[in-house]
Amino acid sequence: MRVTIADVARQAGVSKTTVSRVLNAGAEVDSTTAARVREVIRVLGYVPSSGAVGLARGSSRTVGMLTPSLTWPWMGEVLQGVADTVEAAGYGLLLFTCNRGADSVRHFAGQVSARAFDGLLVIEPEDTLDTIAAMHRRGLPVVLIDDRGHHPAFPSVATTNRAGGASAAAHLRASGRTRPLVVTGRRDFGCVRDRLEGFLEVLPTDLVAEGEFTEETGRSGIERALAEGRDFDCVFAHNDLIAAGALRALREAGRAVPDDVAVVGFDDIPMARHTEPPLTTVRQPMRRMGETAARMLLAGLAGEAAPDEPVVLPTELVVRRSAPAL
Amino acid sequence: MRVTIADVARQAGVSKTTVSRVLNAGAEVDSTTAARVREVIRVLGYVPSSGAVGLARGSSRTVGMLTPSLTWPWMGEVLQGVADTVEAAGYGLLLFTCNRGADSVRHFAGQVSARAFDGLLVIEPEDTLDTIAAMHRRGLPVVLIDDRGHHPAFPSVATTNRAGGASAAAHLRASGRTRPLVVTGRRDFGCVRDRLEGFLEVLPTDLVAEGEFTEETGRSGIERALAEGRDFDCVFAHNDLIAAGALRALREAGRAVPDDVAVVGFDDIPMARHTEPPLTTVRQPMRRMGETAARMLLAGLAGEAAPDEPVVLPTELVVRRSAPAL
DNA sequence: CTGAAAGCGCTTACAG
DNA sequence: CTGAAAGCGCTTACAG
Repeated sequence: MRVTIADVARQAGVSKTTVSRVLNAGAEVDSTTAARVREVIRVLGYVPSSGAVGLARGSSRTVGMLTPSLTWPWMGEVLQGVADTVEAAGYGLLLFTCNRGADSVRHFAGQVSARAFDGLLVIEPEDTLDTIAAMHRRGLPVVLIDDRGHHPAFPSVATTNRAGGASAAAHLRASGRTRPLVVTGRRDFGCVRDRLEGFLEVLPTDLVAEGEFTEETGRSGIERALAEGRDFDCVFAHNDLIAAGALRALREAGRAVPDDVAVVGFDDIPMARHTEPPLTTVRQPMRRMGETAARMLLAGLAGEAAPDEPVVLPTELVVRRSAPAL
Repeated sequence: MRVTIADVARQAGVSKTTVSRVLNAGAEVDSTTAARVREVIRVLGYVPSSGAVGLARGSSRTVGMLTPSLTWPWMGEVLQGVADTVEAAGYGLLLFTCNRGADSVRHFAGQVSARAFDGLLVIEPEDTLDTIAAMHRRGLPVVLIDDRGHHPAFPSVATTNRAGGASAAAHLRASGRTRPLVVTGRRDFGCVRDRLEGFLEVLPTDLVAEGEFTEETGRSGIERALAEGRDFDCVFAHNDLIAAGALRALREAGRAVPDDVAVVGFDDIPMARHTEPPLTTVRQPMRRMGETAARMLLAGLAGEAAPDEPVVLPTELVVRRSAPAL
């Protein structure tokens, strides 16, 4: 049988009210009484039912997290940052995916209406933005982890895409490269525009191929440039998957990396250190972005005002053999 | 203001009992009444509070999931399988990590005692096994996703490690290799023993190097074998990280893969297709393992008896260039 | 087929 | 400093 606050009260010879008070500190309780209650709690192994506490208090001490997919290469890092932070604050973490499409969104919306969590963390909500916005308007605290669009209506955390692009360019230029080919993700993503602008400002070029954030884009971007006889001595790939595809296409075309062509990626996913050669890349601080977003949300739940501006965390250039220094 | 069952009842001119009945089907309600109630529910946008339902029913319609880490290469696939299955059943998924050590475990134990979820999915609970076992004994439904140890006390799902090892050996033998070097993970893991036995049965060797499931182990395993002048024409690495380290060490030693040495890994993590050359590997059906474990847990919560034997899902050999056919 | 009432396990004014 | 009572929003015998 579950032990309840009533058991503790009876055993300690006090009212449930008093037990509740020693449980929730703050209120004044005679120290002897408190000690006795605490002892009974310990002996009985009593832990308040989270459901009952939630109902009585009108909050669940749980935050929700919505992601498009759990299998993206950098998702684990973000999740870990979120999980550690949320957990350290004594909150639970309820995980949702859009993986099953409309069905998933419906399930998610149901849980929101059911008040299953107090606040929500969202990653790159490309196709759920309207849903999220509606929930936010109705009072659900939300923090976005999002590079793709800029959404001034939400508190959000992002990374220095522009400076990251610039750092890639500066590194390539410093190592003597002058004729870059840039292979980007979809141009309607904010991060793509930012990375591109930052890069071009330092190392201008008109060799820019737009695609998706996939290996296939990297491969075909290189193949097409070679077929068209374009002259380039380095590649700035807008993420590491594109870079991996580029490395492969270059190898198959007989171009040596980095001797003929240097390659720089973006993200620093786990794979980046295992390509051949290992990839120089602009590292996004994924775990810290998760931690930061979680902290912002928790602060909001505690009543603090959210920052109006997105919180922007710095990227960091990680130099490996695909684009060595010098 | 939140809309409650009382609002619906008032608006529809019935009792809360009746509303509850149309909500929870099963019970008999006059179809006209039911239709009216449903309409009011729709108009008001009423959704039952999960906290209140949970309290009244004594269950939370939520399952917990405990993982040592969220950043392991195959974790995303497992999580996705679990999330999809749990969500399709209308359950919530509460995520816990051991990443913060004793603190994490304490937080987790608290949530268990608080009855925050109805059942628990656990991945590779190397250092929390005692904690989990105690919870299980006290009545918490648990399903393990676990290859490392064999825990007859728990329902669990695993993969065919022995047959997977054998398939690697058969493939190497069929392509003409006769002198394997095996680089394993820790020998106290059940999966390591199984993979090794399956392999040795088909392709015996005494060149077996034990290590950890890391790239470093792969690298040093190869280096040591070469330094000792061992003669081998293929490598069976017990996971893909070891294989990646082996590929690198072989390349640095001037041994061509696959011409001089063929390499087979285990797992088929996303990285496996990006190594140079791409890795032939024994694929673990991670997503299906997640789905299966979740389904078993949900079936248990619905009152079905758990299978006594571990549910074992088949591995599949994925042939790429590091160990081509023929 | 329907409803009044008790109960799930807490918290929180209110009163003392 | 402490307790009786109402309330959080549901479900579920019980009675009709």
